[in-house]
Amino acid sequence: MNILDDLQWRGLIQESTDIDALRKHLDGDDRVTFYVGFDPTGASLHVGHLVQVLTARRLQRAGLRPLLLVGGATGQIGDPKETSERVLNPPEVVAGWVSRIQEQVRPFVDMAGDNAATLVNNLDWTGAMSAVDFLRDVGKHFSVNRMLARDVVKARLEAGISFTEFSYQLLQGNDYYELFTRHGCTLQFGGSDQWGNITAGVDYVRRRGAGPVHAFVTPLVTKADGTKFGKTEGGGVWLDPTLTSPYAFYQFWINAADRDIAGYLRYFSFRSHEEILRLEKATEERPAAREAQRALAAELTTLVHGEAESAQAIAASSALFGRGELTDLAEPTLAAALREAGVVETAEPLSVAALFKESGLAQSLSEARRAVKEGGAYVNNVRVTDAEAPLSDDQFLYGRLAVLRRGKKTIAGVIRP
RNA sequence: GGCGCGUUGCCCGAGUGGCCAAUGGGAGUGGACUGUAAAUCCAUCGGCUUUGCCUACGCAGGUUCGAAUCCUGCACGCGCCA
Repeated sequence: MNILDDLQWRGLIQESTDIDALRKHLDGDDRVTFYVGFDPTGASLHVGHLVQVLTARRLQRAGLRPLLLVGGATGQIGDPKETSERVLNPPEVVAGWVSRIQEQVRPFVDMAGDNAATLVNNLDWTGAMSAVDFLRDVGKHFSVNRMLARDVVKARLEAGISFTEFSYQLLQGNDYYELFTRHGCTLQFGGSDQWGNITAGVDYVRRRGAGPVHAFVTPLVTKADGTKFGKTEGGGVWLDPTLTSPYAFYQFWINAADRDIAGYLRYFSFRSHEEILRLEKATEERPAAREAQRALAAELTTLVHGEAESAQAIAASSALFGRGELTDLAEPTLAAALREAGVVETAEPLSVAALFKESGLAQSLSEARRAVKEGGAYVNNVRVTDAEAPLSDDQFLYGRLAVLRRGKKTIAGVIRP
């Protein structure tokens, strides 16, 4: 089975340019170079980007040569979104995000060998381009009529769109041409929201007399219940461990719905087709065992955060969600689990509400009080009734540890020195 | 440039002088049921030193005992005319 068959089996190809032509191209003798781009719109990528990162990894493992582009130029412009104009980020901020994201994607690919990956930045060829060059060399090949027909642009004609964002597509299109001429890149992929930009690039490369080049897009990861993928209690799920702890990352996958897990396995797992089919069957037959969720959570936490962090996240999860009594856990085990989940360390006799706020379990004191009022706040698995009372000495296990819980599955700890 | 209309809480969207921290839906949060799942039902959903106070209905001023609601100016968007 070749890589294209694998990607199709996994449902990773939603749309593509002529698939037979691409297949022939991949079957040819020459090593194919591909690129995928990430715009630095924040300090870290999130789980939604993981599909792209991992697809790049798959392609490299299949022998293709990856160019990972982090958009130092496009990130300063902003891809138009349907709702409203973006606020421009200062260039030095974007530059900082570029290097962070470059470091973030690097471990997912092999930087050595015959098909070593290369990190590229479109600021390198876009930054120095003059306005005249841009308008003559690039702009001449784009039809405003066609750009206006795009759904995003149509949506924005009502709300308003700046020339800056309108022009975004030209930069991305030009990236493909530059990577073709500089690196011989003949394949681009991205998320399905990039289809318009990507095909514009393919067309542009042809108009410049280069190519032919190919492209495909991966589907948007969805959830069966219609809510947005990659959101969890109070925020996104980031790849950066300082923004989303390995424990929280692991918990995110553990909590995947049964109806979604089969699709996630295909998108995200590097297990064999047989193993994936076996896990799908396990979910069907014994959903309560969550075998597929556990397998995927462990695999991805290891891949993203490493073996050691993954092992700790798993240990913490089984300690905190085990059926036994908290006091059955040895002090070091409990302390480590709480540290994974997030702790507030204090000697102050803070109220339960304050502890919930400090630990991040609640955003404000009001929210913490509300949680108590609604019966959703627990200390050591015992429901709290008084939000203002500080913890008593006997609530500290081993004299120094207390387990805070909000709802069924959000846990934090209190440690006093 | 002129005239008209619009700008409401995370999103959509009611509200035309006091009964408005503001109807309804979605998202979020909690409870019940479960399997750290889904569906369903119920509750909740600005903040705080929480029987009260503060901040909020594009921005800035004004009228009024009292304004999201009226007036003026400004910004932005939409439409028509030039």
